[in-house]
Amino acid sequence: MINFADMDYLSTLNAEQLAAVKNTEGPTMVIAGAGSGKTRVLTYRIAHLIRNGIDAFNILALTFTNKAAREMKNRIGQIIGDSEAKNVTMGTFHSVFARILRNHSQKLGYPSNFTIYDTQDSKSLLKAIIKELNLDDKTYKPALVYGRISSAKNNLISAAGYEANTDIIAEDRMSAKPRLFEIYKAYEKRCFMAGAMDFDDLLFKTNVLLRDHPDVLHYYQHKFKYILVDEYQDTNYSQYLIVKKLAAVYMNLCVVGDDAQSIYSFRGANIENILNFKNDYPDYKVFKLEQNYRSTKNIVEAANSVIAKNKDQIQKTVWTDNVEGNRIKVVRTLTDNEEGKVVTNLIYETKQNEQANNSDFAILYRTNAQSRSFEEALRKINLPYKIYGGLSFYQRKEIKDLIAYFRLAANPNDEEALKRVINYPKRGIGESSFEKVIIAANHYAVSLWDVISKPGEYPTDIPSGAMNKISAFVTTIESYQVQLNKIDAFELAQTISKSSGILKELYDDKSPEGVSRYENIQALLAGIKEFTENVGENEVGYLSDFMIDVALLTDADNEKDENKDKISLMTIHASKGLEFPFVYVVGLEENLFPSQMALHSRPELEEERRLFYVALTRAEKQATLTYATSRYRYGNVITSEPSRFIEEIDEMHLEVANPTRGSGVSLNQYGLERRINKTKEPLFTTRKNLKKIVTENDEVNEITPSDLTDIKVGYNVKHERYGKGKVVGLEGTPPMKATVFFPQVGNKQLLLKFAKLEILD
DNA sequence: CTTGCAATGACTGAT
DNA sequence: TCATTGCAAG
Repeated sequence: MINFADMDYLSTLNAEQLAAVKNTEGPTMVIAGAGSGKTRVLTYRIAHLIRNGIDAFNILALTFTNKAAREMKNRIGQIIGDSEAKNVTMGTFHSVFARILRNHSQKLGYPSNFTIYDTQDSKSLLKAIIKELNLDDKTYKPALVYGRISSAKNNLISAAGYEANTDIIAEDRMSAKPRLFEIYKAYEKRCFMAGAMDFDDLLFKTNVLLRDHPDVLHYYQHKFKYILVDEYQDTNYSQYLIVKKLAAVYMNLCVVGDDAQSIYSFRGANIENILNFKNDYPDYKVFKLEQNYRSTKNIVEAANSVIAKNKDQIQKTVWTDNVEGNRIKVVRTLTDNEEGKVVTNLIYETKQNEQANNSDFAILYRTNAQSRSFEEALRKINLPYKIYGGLSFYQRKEIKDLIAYFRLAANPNDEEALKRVINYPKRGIGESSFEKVIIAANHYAVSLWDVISKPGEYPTDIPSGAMNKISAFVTTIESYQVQLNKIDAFELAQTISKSSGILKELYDDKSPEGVSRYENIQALLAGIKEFTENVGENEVGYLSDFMIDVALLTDADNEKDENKDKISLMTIHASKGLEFPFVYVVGLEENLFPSQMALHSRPELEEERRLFYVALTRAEKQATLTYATSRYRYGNVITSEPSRFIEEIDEMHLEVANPTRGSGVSLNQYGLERRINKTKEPLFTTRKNLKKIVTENDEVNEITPSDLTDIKVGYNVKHERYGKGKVVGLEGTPPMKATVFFPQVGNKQLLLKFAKLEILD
C-alpha cells in the first residue's frame, strides 16, 4: 500500500481540483462531471482541513452510502493517520442523524431505543391501517400510500399539515383518494405509539429536533464547523434544510455533485437544491471539474451526446485526455435468454483477450428482475458473479424474524416486530386474537404491548385460552428484556434464537431452502459474535448496540472478501459512484429503459436519460449495449423495440455487432457476427407503433387553457397529461368538478379550479 | 386455528 | 414467473 503520509498529496491534483480543495472557508460548490475525481477532492479536502489544524471532531461529511464513507475514512486515515480520521463524523444522512436522534430522542417523546421501520414494516403497518379504516386496498394500495406519505415527509409536511393543506386535499380528492390524510394521521400516531421512526422520519424528526430545541441546534452548529455533502444533486428538501440549518453559523459548507447524475427524484431528490445554491449563499465559490480521468474518448463523447438532449442542466463540458478507445458496441438478441448468453460469451471472450479479471466486468440493468437470464448463463459457464441489491441479507424472512425478537427485547412497543413473531413459531395466537389486541390498543390509546402485558389494566374479550398463550409469550419477551444490558449481544442472541424456537423450527426443515435459512441464521449469529469481539477492551457489546442501525445496512455494507474477483450484477441506481473497465448495459428497450412509468412527462424522461448517462459513464475501457427483441414479462412473451437512448448516441461512437440466427447451428465462436456501421440492414426498426403518450418535446400535449365557466357535457377537451377527452359529467353551479372520459386512461374527475383544459369545439 | 389449494396481481429505482 | 391472498375444509 502506498504511504500517502510521506507524499505531497496535493501534487496529485489538477489545478481546478486543487483550487476546490484549498478553498476551505465559506460556501463552496463543486460541480463534478462523471469520473472527474470527485472523491479525491472530497478526501483531500478533509485531509487538508485536518492538516491545517482543524479538529476532525468539527467535521461532518455526508455521503451517499455507508460504504463510500468507510472507504473515504480509510483513505483519509492513510494521509493523516487513522486516530485523527476516525473522529470525523461521516456517513449517510440516515445513519448520521439516526445516531444523533438517539442522543436526544426523549426530547421528541421517543425512547432512545426507538425502532427504525424499514419499507416493509411501513407498508405492512399501512396495510393494517387501511384495513382497520375499512378502506379498499385496491384504491388505497399500501405502496402508493407509502409514496404519498413519504413525499409529504420529505417536504416536511406532517399529518396535521397534510390535512390543513387545501391543495393536497384537493389533489387527493381529484384522484379519488380523499381519505389519505386519515391514513397518514393514523400512521403517524401508530409509529409514535410503537416508538418507531421510518426512514423519512429520521430526517423529518431531525428537522423537528433542530427547529424546536435551540440548544441542540446550537450545539451541532458549533460542533460541525466544516460540513461536506457528497451527491448533493440527490438530496431532498428535508436533507437540504438540515444542512442549511447546521451550516448557518460558520457557512463552511462544501457541496459536491453533478446535476447530470441526479437519478433519485422518485425518492424526493430535488435538483433545485444544486441550482439554488447561489441564492442561499450569494458569496459562494464554484469549481467545475470537467476533465474525466476514467473513460475513453469514445465513451465520454458518447455520453455527452446523450445528455445533451436534456433541457434542464448546468452547462459544462466533460472532456478527457485518455485514448480514443473502442466504439460502443450495440448488440441485438432475439430473447432475454439469448441476451444472457451473448453477454456472458462476450465477457468470456474479453476476459481471454484482455487478460482481465472477473471483477473488471459489470452487467447493469434497469430493474432487478432482469438479473435472472444473466445469472443462469454465467452459472452455466462457471463464471463467478455477485448480485448487488435485490433482497439484501437483512431483508430475508428468517433474518427479519429473528431480528424482530431482538427488536422486541429493545423496544416491546414495536408493533411490526410484535406482529411478525407473536405467532411465529406457531403458538396458537391467531389472527382474530391479534385483531382484538389492536382494537383494544386503539380504544385505550396505548401500545399493543401495553394491552398484552397488562391485561388487568386493559381488559379485552380475548378468550382465556388464547390469553394464556399470549401471557406466556409476554413472559418470554420480558425475560429477554431484563438480559438486554446484562449479557453481551452474542450470548443474548443465542439465547433468543434457541428459546424462541426459531432455531429448531428451521433446523427441522430439511428442504434445501430450509437448510439455507438455517445457515443464514448461523451467519447472523456469527456476525453478532464478531461484533461483540470487536468492541474496545473493557467494553461489552450489547444487543441494543448491535441493533442501532441494522435497518440502515445494505448489501454493499457487508461485502466480504470472498466476493473479490466476481462479475458484478446490479441496477444502474446501485452502480452510482462505481467504475469498471468493461460495462454491459442490458435491456435497452422501450418501456423497460426508459421505463414505461417514465413516459408521461419530460422531467421523468430526462431522469431516465440521466440514468443512462450514469450507466455509460461507469465504463473505463469498453461499454456494450444490448437489447432483446422479445422477452418474458409476467410469464408471457412480449416483443420489444430498441431504446430511443441507443439512437441518441452520436453514430460515430457506435459499432453494431449483431449475432446471426436462423437455422444456424454454430453462430461463430462467440455467437456473434460483426458488421460495421455501413450495414444495409436498418440499425433500428422504426417505432411507428409506439404509443405517443408524450414524446420528448412537450409540444404534443401542449394546450392553451380555456375559460371553463361555460363548459358543457359533451364538449371535447384536451388535458396536458391525458390528451383528448370528452366531458361526460359536471357538478355544481357554476360547474366546479367535471368528469372527463379520456380514451387512454378512462374517466377522470377534475376540479375545474385546478385542471388546465382546452375546449376544442 | 391451521392447512392446502386456487386465484390473483406484480416489474421501476433504495436509505 | 413468483409471491401473496382468499377461501374451504379439517
